[in-house]
Amino acid sequence: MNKAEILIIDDEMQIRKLLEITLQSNNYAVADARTAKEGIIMASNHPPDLIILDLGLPDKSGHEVLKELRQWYTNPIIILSVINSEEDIIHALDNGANDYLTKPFRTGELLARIRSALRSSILEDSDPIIRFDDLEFDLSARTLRKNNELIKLTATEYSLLAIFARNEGKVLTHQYLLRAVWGPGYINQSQYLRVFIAQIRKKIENDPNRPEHLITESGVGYRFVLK
Amino acid sequence: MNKAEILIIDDEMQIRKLLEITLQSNNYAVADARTAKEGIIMASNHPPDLIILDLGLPDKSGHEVLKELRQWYTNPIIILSVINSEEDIIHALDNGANDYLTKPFRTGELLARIRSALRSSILEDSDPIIRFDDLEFDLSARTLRKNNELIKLTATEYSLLAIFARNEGKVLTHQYLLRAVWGPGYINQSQYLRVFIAQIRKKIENDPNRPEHLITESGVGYRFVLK
DNA sequence: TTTCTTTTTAACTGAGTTTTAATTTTGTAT
DNA sequence: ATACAAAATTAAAACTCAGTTAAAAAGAAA
Repeated sequence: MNKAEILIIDDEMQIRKLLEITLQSNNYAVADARTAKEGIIMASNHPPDLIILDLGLPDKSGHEVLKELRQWYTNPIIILSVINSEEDIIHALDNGANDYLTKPFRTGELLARIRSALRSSILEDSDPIIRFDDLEFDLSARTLRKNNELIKLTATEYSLLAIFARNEGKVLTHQYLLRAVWGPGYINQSQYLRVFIAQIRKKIENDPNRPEHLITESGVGYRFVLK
Repeated sequence: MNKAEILIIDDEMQIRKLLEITLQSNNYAVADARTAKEGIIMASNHPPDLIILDLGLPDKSGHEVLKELRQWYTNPIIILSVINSEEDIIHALDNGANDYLTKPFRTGELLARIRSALRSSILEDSDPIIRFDDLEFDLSARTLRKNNELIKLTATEYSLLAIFARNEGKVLTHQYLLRAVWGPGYINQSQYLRVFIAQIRKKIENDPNRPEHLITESGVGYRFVLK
C-alpha cells in the first residue's frame, strides 16, 4: 500500500511543524492548511485518507468546517482542540468527527489514534491480486478469473493452484506439492497430482493438450508460468 | 433499526449500574459482565454491537481480553480505564480498541463516543444502500428489497446476509461465518449455516434450487454475488 | 398463560469431490 | 528404432459435504 495521506488544518505554525515532522517520520504523506478555507479547498482537490482538524481556526468555526466536510468527505476526521468542554466534544463527535483530542496532546497517543482511525476506514485492505495475461488471481476473494470470467475451482484445485501462483516460474517437485496440499503421508501418490493437474489444465489452459501455464518437468515436477 | 446492543465488562458495580441506566435511557439494550471470563462468554454467545471494556478486571488483564476478543469480534470496543498512561492507551488502541476513555469519564462524552463508534462501524455505513440487479440492501434500515418488495428477514438471517453484502464476491468460510454470527463457540455447527442459507435462498433467489446470488463453495464456504 | 415466531436438532436424500484403477500417450535413454 | 519409465486420460467407486424437511425447543408477543 502507498503512504496514507493526512491533511492538517491548523493555524498554529508550531503545531503544524510538530505534526508534520512526527507524521512524516512515521511514514505518512502530509499536507497542511492554515485556514478553514484553504483546508476545504485542499481536501476537495485531493481528498486525503485522514484529516486532522483544529477547532480554533481564524476564519471560521471548526464545527462549521467539520459539517461542511462531512457533507461529502467520508474518511476519518480527528479533532484537535484546546477546548476541553464536554459540549464541544459531543458536538464535534455528533457532527461526524471520529475522535477528539485536547491540546496539548501526546504525540504517541495521537499516532495510535490515527492508526486506529485508518484501520477502521476501508482503505487498509489492499488485496493481493496476481494478474498476468489472461489469468487473474485474487487470493483474498479466493477467486480465479480467465478473460474476466469466474472459474469454478474445487477446494483441492484451488490450494494446488494457489501454491503455484505464489511460486510462479519455479519448478515445484512432486514431493513438495503432495506434502503441501495433501500432507506428508501422501508424498508417493503422484497419481493424485496427475489427475488434479489435468483438471486444472482443463479449466485454465486454452488448449489443455498443449499447456502454456502449467508445464510438466518430466521426472521432477511442475512449473507454473504466467507470460 | 432495532436497539443497538452494548455489552459492559466491568467489575465495579457502581460503574456498571451508572452505565446501565445511562445507556438504557438512551435507547440501547444493555448486558453486563463482572469478569473477563464472563464477558468473553457473553460476547461469544451473543455478539453485541459494541463492547465497553474496563481494563482493570479482577481475573485477567484487560489487554489480554481485548486481544482475545479481537481474534474474532469486529464491532467497536471502547476501553474504560483509571490508568491515563500513554503506554496503556497506545497499547490498547494498537490492539484493536476503537477508543480509550479514562475514569472518571463524562457520560455525555461517552455517549457521543459510542454514537461515533457505532456510526463508523460497518453496521451503519455512511453509504448503506447496496443495489444490484433485483436486490436492494439498506444496511442502516436493516431492510432488503427484491424487485422493490420488502422482504422480511429474521435477526439471524439479517446478520448473515449483512456479512455477505459487505463482502460481495469473496468466499467466506464456514468458520468465519459461524464465528461472526453465532460466536466462536459455534464454529463446528455447519448445519446452522445450511439451514439458514436455505432460508435466505428461498427469500432472495429467483429459483432457490439454482442459486445465482448465494453460491456454495464446496468444502470451503459460501460466496455472495450480485451481478 | 397461550399463541406465534424463530432457532436449534435431527434424520434423510442427493450432489459434488476425491480417490482408485485401468488404459493410452508421451518422453527419455539405449 | 525400440524399450522402458513417466505422465496423461478416463471413468467408476467411495466418500464427504451440502440441501431438505420437519419436528422439538426456546423466545417473544399478545
